[in-house]
Order: sequence, then C-alpha cells, then structure tokens
Amino acid sequence: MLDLKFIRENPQKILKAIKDRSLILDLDKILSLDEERRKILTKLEELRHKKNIANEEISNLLKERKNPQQKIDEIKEISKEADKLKESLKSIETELNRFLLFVPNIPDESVPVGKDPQANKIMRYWGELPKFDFTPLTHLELSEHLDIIDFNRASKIAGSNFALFKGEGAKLERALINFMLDLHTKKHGYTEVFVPHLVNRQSMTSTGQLPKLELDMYRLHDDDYFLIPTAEVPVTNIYRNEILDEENLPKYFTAYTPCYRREAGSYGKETKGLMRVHQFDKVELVKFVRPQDSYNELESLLRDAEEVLQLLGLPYRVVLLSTEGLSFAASKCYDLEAYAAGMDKWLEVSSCSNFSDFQARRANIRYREKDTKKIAYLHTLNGSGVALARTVICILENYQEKDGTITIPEVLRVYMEGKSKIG
RNA sequence: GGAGGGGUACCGAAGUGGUCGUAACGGGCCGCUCUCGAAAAGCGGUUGGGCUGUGAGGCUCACGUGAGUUCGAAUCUCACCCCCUCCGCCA
Repeated sequence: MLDLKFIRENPQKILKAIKDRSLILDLDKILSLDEERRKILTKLEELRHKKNIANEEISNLLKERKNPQQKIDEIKEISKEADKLKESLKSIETELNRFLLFVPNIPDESVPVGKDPQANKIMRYWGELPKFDFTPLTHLELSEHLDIIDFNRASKIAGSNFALFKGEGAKLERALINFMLDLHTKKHGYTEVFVPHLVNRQSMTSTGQLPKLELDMYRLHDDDYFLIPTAEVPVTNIYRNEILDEENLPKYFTAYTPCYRREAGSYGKETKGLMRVHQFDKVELVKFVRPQDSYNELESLLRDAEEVLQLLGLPYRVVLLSTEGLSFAASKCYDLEAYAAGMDKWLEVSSCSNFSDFQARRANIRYREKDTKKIAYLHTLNGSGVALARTVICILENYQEKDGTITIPEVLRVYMEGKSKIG
C-alpha cells in the first residue's frame, strides 16, 4: 500500500510504475475519490464540532436545572445531516480502500524497465558448471533409481505435483533444512522462529498476497484461514500493529516452513517432478530495518542466501528482475538461479526482495526514531535462503556419478550421519 | 464444544449515561531541582490516526472490532474477535 498523500502529490510516479509493470489501474478514480472524501470529511467534522458544543451546553443546562429541550431539538437536525454525510463517507472510503489495495509498489530506480525475461539483468555468475563423461540424468530418473522420491504414490495420497520423500531422500531434505537454519542463525545473526502455517485474512493482506492473489492460495473455507504460500507471511506479521524502537533495528528472522501453493493451471513438461510442486520446504529470511538502510540490507540478504549455494557447491547466477517481473509489493528483487545439470537449466531457488514501506504500511509496522522521537514506517525485506525442492534437483543432478549414486555435498554430511553417498 | 470472568496509555489499574481520554491512582521511562556523585525527595513531561492551515495553531476520531439505542456511550443493546479459569474432547 502506498501513502494516499504520496499518491495525491506524485501521480506521475504512480502512472510510471503502473506502466513499467504493465498493470492497469484507474488512478483518476482514486484521486477523485480521495478529493471527495476529504470534502465530505471536512464538512462532517464541522458538524461534529457543532454537536460537541451543543452537547456541552445541554450538560450545563441540566446542571443549572434548566430545560434543555430546545437545544436537543437543535442537535437532532444537525445529527440527521451528519448521519447522511457519515454514510456517504463510509461508502467512499470502502471503495477507495479497495482501489488502494491494488496500487503496486514503486520500483526502485536501479530496476531495469521492461518485459520479463528479456529485460532481466544477469548481475553475475558463481561457480563452475559440472562436467560429466556420461550423459547426466534428470532428478526424475535419479530419484526413481535410488528410490528416494516417489511421485506416483504422492499423487495417490494427494494429487499431481506432490512429492513423497523416502529414506535418504527424506534425510537429505531434513539435512538441508538444518544446514540452512544453522548457517543463518550461527553465522548471519538471524533469530530462528517456528511459526503457524495457517494464517488469517489480515495477515495475508498485510504482506500483499491478498486481495490480488486469492485464487493462488489454499484457503480453508470453514474458518477463512489460508495455508501459507511462504514463511514471509507469518514472520512479517509478527510485528503487525506494533511500534518498534529504532535501537532494536534491524531485526533478522529465519524460519523453516513448508510452502503451499495452488499453482493453478500450471501443468506440463515444465512442471515435472520437483519443479513446481504444491508443497515444498523453504528456509526464509525476513528483515525489519530502518528505511535508510533497506537497500544495503537487500545486498547483505542476497549474500546470505548466496552463501547457502556456495557452501553446497552449486553454480548459480544472480538476476535483477525487471519492472514487469517484479512482484506487486516489491520495489527491487534479485532472483538466485542455480544450475541443474540433468535438465541443463537455471532454476530459481531464491527471490530476495526489498518491499520498502509497502508491507509495513499494510501491516501498520512502525518504529520510533531515537533522536526525533518521531514515528515512521519501517522497511521490510525477505528472501529465500533457499527453497529446497529445486535445490534438491540441483544437488541430485550435479552430484550424480556414473554408477547412479549421488555424492553428498560436504557441508551436509554432518547432518547425514557422516555418509558421503546416496545409493 | 459448554459455563464463567475479562480486553481502558509503556505496565498495573480506576471509571457502569453528561467538563473522563493528552484518562484518577500506582509503577516505569525522560527532563529539571537538590547532591562531589548516586539514592531518596520534589517539580514537569510521557498514546496514536485523520482533516485543515505557509506557520503557531484549530478541529475531529479512537476505551478489542463492527453495528445499534441516545441530544450525549468506556458505561446500555446486538454480533464477532482475542485472552484467562473450569468442564468436555484430544496428540
């Protein structure tokens, strides 16, 4: 959400943002609703003022044991008028708010303008692509031979695009989670949290998934709960409606959660195996920071996520998303794409975003400045550190041997009973 | 799920229709006085949003949330949310 005052005073910036993101939004409608709202509000407050004065007079009359009936009749007239204004104000505010929830964040100046993916900017590559003296298999073939992921039975249990991890596969999943959490808590200074996986509508609205993406979410209709599509939702909402002290910023959190996504309509070759599943594990990083620090914090968040891939020995590239690829709530976003040798593809395993004050406004998360004592919205950021499903693809495909076994990356061995191989 | 109690500022808590919401009282915190310094004591300050105004300021809203009754609601009515205690169920 953007500040209404900001929108009012910078309509050209909003128009540019909408155009660069290829979105449609009736800005004039918002501006005229806002104008009307303020006109009515001013009138209404004048009437309220009159009423307050008259009520005080009634109170005084009663104390003097005089009859206030005349005053009462007077107020009744004012009240009638005020009630009418109140009603129209309410309907205008409801409509205005509906529009405001669909105004996207303004992309940062460093974000390339244009259509995804051509306009995305590859910032850098890390690592050497693995070389094989045989044709590397895909994770689908490998996991079937090794009997570590059973997609068919997962379909029986739940449906298509689910995974059932077995034996060493399940252990690998658990090892990755523990490795990532340990790295971020011990080395990068994040506080680990374990959060609810069901959240209410307000939480989903605060981080920006609602109202726009409701159809992409799993929703429990009886209770109006949503299964989290990412830990970003519960973790960012930790401080909803709170005012933090500047001394306590920045705050870093990391959380492991499964992520639940409907991914409606996305079936086919590109979604085979672990590529696009309805439930996947992810270790998330979330930051609450001072506004002046947020772009530096984005860079360090990115480095924290990159280190996961570096320690796992997975070659990757850093991609700066263009205005059109940028999610609705973000002002700047880097994707990390790790290389998968069997598929010969770069797979998105992390998205690191600065949301500036966009989520903080929706969630009403503020901080008190130390010197001025003023209260302002803080900035929120988050990034995957990293998503597991596709990382597992990369590990299986890049670390495969000719005999079909998988070499376990060294950093994970301590989490897998010291073993160096799967299979 | 059932019964009862509760939700007021940073915390505790008073207020049950009319100068009581920059909200009694207690505590915390900040500043000042006193002191060599500290403690104690004393004095002062300490919620957030909106509209309007160049500004000082003016006005308005908010007692969990929303609606209602009333000239007037923290206070009365209704619905919902959350917390606590007990019972039931349960890993």
